[in-house]
Amino acid sequence: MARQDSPGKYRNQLLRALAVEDLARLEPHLKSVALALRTPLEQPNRSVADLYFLEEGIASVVVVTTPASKGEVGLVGREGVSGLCVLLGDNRTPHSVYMQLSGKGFRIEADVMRMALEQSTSLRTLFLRYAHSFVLQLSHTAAANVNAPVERRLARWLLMAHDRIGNNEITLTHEFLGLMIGTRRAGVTEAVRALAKRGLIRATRGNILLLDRRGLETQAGRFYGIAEAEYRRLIG
Amino acid sequence: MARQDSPGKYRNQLLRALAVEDLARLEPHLKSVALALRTPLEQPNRSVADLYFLEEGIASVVVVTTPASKGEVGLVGREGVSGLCVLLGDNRTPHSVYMQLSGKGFRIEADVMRMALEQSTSLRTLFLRYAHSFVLQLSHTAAANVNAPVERRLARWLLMAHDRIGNNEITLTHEFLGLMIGTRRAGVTEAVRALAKRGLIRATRGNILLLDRRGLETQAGRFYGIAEAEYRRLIG
DNA sequence: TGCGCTATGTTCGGTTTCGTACCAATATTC
DNA sequence: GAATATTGGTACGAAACCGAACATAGCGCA
Repeated sequence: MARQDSPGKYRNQLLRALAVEDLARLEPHLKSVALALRTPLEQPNRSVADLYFLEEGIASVVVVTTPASKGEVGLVGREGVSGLCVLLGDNRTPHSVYMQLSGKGFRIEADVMRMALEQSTSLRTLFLRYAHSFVLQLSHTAAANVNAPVERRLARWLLMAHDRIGNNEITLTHEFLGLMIGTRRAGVTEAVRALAKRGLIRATRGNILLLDRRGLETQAGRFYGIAEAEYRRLIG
Repeated sequence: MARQDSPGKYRNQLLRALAVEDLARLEPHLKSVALALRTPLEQPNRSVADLYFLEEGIASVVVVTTPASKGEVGLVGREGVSGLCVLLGDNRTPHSVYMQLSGKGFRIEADVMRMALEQSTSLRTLFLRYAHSFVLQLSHTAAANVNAPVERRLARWLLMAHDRIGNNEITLTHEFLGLMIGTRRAGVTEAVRALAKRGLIRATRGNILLLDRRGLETQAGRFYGIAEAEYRRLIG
């Protein structure tokens, strides 16, 4: 799963996949930033000023229906970039996007990105492919949300998180996992313990350690894998 | 809701929104086609040969996990076009897309569309905006699927269908509605009857008549409306 | 060390939804 | 118009999940 074949200086898969001249276009504008837990990358209905190429950590794309109720619908990690709306030529979105696992990455101004997308066909191609892979992520989340029971959704989420951080350790409370997979905190606790009992993960306070990826994939079933294979075909 | 302000010859909102010179680019290649129930517009993992601008009817975007299990994740009607993957520079998708309500529309070759997207910035802008609105549709479906009970999801689906066909009458069996909103047939029957009892719809065999849009919007809550408002901002 | 905070484990009754089955009503076919 | 197929209505126990509450455990800090 690890893609260490082309060393490069970036861990972000999009930056690594860029053609040399496209990278040269963006590189002068990339600003290294630390991204603490809960840092907002996009706020609902506000103009998106910057995009973030994550190197570590995970950002959640969250649908805010009422100020009280929210639900995660997408993940962004080192496989991608925030600011999907900018890639699609818009400057805002009703979603909220914020760091769910702290990490770091590179910030780039939305305007710079817009200009690059206009000027380079190859760069545009890559980022639109990423947009496509994100669409697949969303659609499989939609399918899983209505067809997969909590335990299966949890397995899927853990696998997706693992792909995006490349680390077996996921530091999150059950409370937040509940937001991610759309269930209440106690439901997460039960599902976590069920997976742990089968030896797929080990759970300690605020922390989940992945022990058996294959087992988790079996658990997640076909809700995990299709979108991921497409990502590899398109970008990886 | 009706956008009859600019008469034009098309009912498809994207064709209507196109700049004159962009429409001129596509128009010679549009072939009028009747689209019968169940006509496939895209098949899983097969190259997409044509895109369809719908004038009437609705197509479902369906995630196929196993040959047995499938679930709808998106709708396309006269507000949009099929072949999202082509708009995003790819030529295939793991999804299945087919007509759920028969209708008609215009077919255009994917290659023609690709060329037009490359050549015209304004045309590309419009279609990427549509892609963005589709992303919002998907994300709100994902949120609704895990947070909204059956009755609410049904109300949402009916509203979305209504927007896309501009006709109060929706011709679908409960069996298929079940596929749409991710529940079993009997569950649909119960939800349909509940909405009918409150005077929001009238149901006859194979047919649902919308009586009270406002009431349905209340029923659907915030799961309906956000994506739709964005569509209007972007395109409508 | 011990206090207090946060996170986890567990339970309970109640609701939703499921799977399934069976019957009734409405088309369709002959 | 009778026979057949399709669709809709309803019921049932079982399972999943909910909201809420409360007890326990890990952790930071005074």
